[in-house]
Amino acid sequence: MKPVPAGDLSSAKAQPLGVRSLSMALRAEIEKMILHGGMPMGERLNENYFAEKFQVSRGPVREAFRALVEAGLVEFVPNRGVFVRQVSLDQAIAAYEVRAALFSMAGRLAARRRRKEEIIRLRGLVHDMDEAIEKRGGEGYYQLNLDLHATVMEAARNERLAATYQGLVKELHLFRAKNLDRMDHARVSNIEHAAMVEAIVDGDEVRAYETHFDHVMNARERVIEAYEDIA
Amino acid sequence: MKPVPAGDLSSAKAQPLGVRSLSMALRAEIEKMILHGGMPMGERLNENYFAEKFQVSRGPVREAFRALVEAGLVEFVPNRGVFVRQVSLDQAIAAYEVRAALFSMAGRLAARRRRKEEIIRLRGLVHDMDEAIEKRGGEGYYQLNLDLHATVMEAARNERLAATYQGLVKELHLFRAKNLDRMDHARVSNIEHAAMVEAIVDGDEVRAYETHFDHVMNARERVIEAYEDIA
DNA sequence: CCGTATTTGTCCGTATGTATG
DNA sequence: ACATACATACGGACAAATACG
Repeated sequence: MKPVPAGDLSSAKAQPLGVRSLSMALRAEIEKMILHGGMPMGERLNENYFAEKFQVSRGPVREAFRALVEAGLVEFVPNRGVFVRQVSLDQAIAAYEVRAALFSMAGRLAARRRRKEEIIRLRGLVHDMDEAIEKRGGEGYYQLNLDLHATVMEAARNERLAATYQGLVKELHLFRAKNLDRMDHARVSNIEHAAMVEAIVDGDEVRAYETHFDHVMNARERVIEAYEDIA
Repeated sequence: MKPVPAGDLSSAKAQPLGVRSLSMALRAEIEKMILHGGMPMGERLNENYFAEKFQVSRGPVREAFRALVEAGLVEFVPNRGVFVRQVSLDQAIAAYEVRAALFSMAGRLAARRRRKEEIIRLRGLVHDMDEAIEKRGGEGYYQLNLDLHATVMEAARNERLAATYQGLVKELHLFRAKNLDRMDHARVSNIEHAAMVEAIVDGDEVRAYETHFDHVMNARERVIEAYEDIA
């Protein structure tokens, strides 16, 4: 057996608000390891390994695995164990379409429910992204992009929608094309952002829907193209 | 302790296709009990009860519970147990909006990817629903309605979308307003169906989106109205 | 093809926490 | 407020299945 580096659950346990059971803490920790690239795709997750790593028994580990199965981050094979899920191109395309459905709805609802502070913030983010592209060679663009999407979701004021969207984004992290989603299209992408934000600002639901829909579906197209370049 | 009626896992175990572990069989069985109304809302799910009922130990039961937590069918409170989830009106409204996002996308994709057999089937279903309303007092309408929605989902040819939609529909079964969704609106509802189907038939993506979106959002409105009538 | 090591599947005992009288 | 009953939480042991030499 390979030596097991010690894990740390203290951060999860120290949560003052919302008591978390051991298996929930484990679920969060293992999820982080998977998403932050600790585990290669297709890798089997060994129960004993995690039990030793976090100094717990296998019971809570197995419970954490079940939750991750349901979340779609790992696959389960009876009597074999759980494996980090491999996401094929076809599955990624399908996921992008679901994402388009959710995000375009978020844009539409945001146009209906937006508040002044959010309008200011959205416009500021688009402006900052422009500057990041033009003046800083893309430095900080990635985080600003995440912030923009998060702000649209907030403005939609639908927690269920946000949670579903968030779960899907996590799943898409298992798709290896992150690197391919590069800065090349940042300029055109931010033009789309501007159109999205102005539609929200105007409270134009239909235009908000269309611009947000196109934004995600264009990303979907880029993923496909990137893969065809490889093949 | 109350006497425990014997449960039956044989049907789950007998599945020839797709070997299911004990906890997965339990998950399916408990899910059926919850959705088919066996458990009152808010009821605590006792580990020992299910362990005895299905003649297994508590380990697999706990694992099944974890999966149901992630699926949103039960709530989990540390050191207290899991409870059949209560869905408030606000949560149901939010869920309907997510449903509108998913279903309108299904309509849009169906317009893009439809096949001849599906067109025939969709038109047939609308016709049958008309007959069910006019000639049989609504007899069979409910099932035909489910079939129509399922057929649209099939025509969209996106399994991820269908799975997400299906999970959401299960969750909405926990909302007690099923009875309120009565036959009163069947006529207007089926007019909407006809518009949806014709948009798909024409391959008109935008109109398919709009008609499907409106269909679900109108259902959302009816739910709200039904509740305001009570209050 | 067989035997062995490893891993998963299940069960049960005990400790801890929660509700109740 | 305290004691008691009960349920969950976790650990550990054994059985079964799988992988490997």
